[in-house]
Amino acid sequence: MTDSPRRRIPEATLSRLPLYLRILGELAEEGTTQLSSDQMATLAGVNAAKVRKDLSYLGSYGTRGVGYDVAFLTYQVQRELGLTHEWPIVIVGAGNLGQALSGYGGFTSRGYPVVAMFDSDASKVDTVIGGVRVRAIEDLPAVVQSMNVSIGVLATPGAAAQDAADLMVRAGITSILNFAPVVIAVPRAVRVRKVDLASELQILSYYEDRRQSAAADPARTASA
Amino acid sequence: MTDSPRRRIPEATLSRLPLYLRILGELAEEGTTQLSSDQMATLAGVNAAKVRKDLSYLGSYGTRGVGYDVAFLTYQVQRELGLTHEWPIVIVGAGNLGQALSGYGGFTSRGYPVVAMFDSDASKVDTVIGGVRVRAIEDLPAVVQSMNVSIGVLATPGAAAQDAADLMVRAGITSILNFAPVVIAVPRAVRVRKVDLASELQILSYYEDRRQSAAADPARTASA
DNA sequence: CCGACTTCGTGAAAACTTGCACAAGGGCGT
DNA sequence: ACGCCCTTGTGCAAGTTTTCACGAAGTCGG
Repeated sequence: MTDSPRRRIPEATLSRLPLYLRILGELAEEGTTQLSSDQMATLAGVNAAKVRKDLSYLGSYGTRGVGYDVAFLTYQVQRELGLTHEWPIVIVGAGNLGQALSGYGGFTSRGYPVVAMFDSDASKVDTVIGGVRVRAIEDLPAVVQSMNVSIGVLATPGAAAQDAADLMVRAGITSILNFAPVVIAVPRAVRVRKVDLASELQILSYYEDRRQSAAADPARTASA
Repeated sequence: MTDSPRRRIPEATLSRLPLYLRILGELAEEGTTQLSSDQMATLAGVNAAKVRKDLSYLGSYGTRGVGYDVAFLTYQVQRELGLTHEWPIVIVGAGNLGQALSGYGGFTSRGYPVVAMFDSDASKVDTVIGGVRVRAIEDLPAVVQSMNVSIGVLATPGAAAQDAADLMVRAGITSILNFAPVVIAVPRAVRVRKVDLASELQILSYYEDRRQSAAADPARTASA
């Protein structure tokens, strides 16, 4: 037992760990060294019992009567997320979105340095965006292999996304963060997460629409 | 009963409707007029029963033995999501991310025209990004009211996000799409959705890490 | 017009997630 | 050294989501 126990972490909990991690980082910066599940719950906008249950999947790292040590808990969450080392990433697609992601800085600062960008448009090749030089898409396999990259960000237009994804997979990428507005097909072993900017708006407008029809016709909500 | 019945749609289903909608759009473009729950399931990467159950919340719009009519189903999903009219949006924060979102085009093309951008940095004011002029943050309330905007996109740095959110709420915004890497506090009646680019990577690296330790130490997976 | 075939819609079971409530455990003041 | 107070960790119940399985309903060929 020289290593972590590694029980499987439920998906729902996993999706909240990055949030906890960021809150811990903010607390550390302002010099806080201790926090209770209650405080964390307030900061994260969730229920305190949920915080405790989430954290309990990592192990018993709290102290009863006191709370959690910020630095220690930070380490544990990072370890669980595989953040004990950096994960180099590549961005495929140097259009609007790719440029913004590269210039954004949030990836590099959180342990995901952008080591290369690729585009099929020759006029973009060799331009520098966010400190990263854009390369020809043909160079992808060589870079992935030499830098040992396993995570790729897909930021091409929808029409180019499947080809780009195929290329990434063939190059050896095993996790893809997909910003293109299409569902891409990949081998079972490759993991994909999709970020769809417009769909978030659609969910918001659903609620807006209900709110507005409720306001226009209060009878419905009253009777239902 | 001149109107839709409007049962409440489960959150989980709601989050998939935009995906179905986009698939329907792609099918329509390539001339497909009919599809089965099974085909939709394949295209969306989910289970067919889930597709049917999701769609059943909208009403009984399929035909047994045949499937769903693409155009009709598209209309029904759009209606449910409140997409029968356009929703003008404003973007607060004209940095990297705000610029990319504005230039992205995916918002406008899906019925969410970007009617204005705002930034507190005077040097950015009056520049034009993605066809939209950046305005002083002080103009926000006037624009929100005159254009009847209820949805705002928050794309400021983390440190500025809470102030910006407060301003949006005071101006009359009732739904916020938050790209800033902080949790913002808003009145109960305001709805917030959060998109966190880095946390998606963290979830991917969790799985990458497990994959790599499993490869390094096959005994663990075999015994567990 | 009928029977074979396809696909929907949905009840019921299973799996997962959330929230409550409280016993267990640890720190701190006296 | 003791007891009070606080907060964790967790069993359990409630709620939600997913999946299965099958009856209902429609099409199509002969």
